Amino acid sequence: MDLDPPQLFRLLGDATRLRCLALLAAEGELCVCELTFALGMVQPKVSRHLALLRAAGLVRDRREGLWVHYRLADDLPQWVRAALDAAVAGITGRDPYARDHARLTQMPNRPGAPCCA
Amino acid sequence: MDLDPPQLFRLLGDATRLRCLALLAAEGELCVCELTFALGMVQPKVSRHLALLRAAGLVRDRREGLWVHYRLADDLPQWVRAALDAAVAGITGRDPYARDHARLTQMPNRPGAPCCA
DNA sequence: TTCATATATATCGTCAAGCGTATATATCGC
DNA sequence: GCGATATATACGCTTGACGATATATATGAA
Repeated sequence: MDLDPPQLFRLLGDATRLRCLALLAAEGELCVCELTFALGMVQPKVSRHLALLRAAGLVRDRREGLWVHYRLADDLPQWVRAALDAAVAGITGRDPYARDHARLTQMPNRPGAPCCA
Repeated sequence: MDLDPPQLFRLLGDATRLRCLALLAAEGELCVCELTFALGMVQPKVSRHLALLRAAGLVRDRREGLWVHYRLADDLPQWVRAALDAAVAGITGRDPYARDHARLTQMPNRPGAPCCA
């Protein structure tokens, strides 16, 4: 999937997708339920946006049992990576993006986290 | 006009606007008729997109007689400038963006250009 | 004032994108 | 197999963005 510039920026032009990307950029890898909890959205909505990001090659997924973990693709073209970094830079500190990170840390029973902490 | 990230990327998510921005980034300042010629589009279409870019603070305009010259804003936030640069980087060399520059150089009677060259 | 040129806006039709909801699929434990 | 959980997709609806065309505004020359 080699994405052309307008397509990439259309993908970045949605707050839900930006919030997902910002969380993934900060946390490395997250499953759908973590993103759903952090964003405070219904699961199908999150899944649909993740599917768009995956179709464009911006993120990759990895299934582990019931959970599907998403992460930013690590083989992005330079200019795509630069655009992503700019987006994250523009986002950090603002609401609702800042609140997402806070909510994530308060999530109970995170799949990747140690179950006996 | 302080623009939030999704709004900026929605603006960058249109090929016409990207082509305008790329030309402005390369040429510094262009009037509407030059952009219209380079893009091979009808003038109202170009004007409308320029109006959107201006409303968002991405470009500034300067009237000089009949002509209105547009240029990239020089007081953009860092992350906006970074996103713009990434967009231009992703664009350069590709079609139709490459052809735009070529067409511009072939335009007769350019307002800013010397009339007796 | 009248005309010509450059630019801006208004109107209308169309189409794609996003949302909410329902449902389908996948995996695991029993 | 059956049920439970996690995730994905399908369907119908609505809204906003873009395009094409027509028209309005602005400036300068005669």
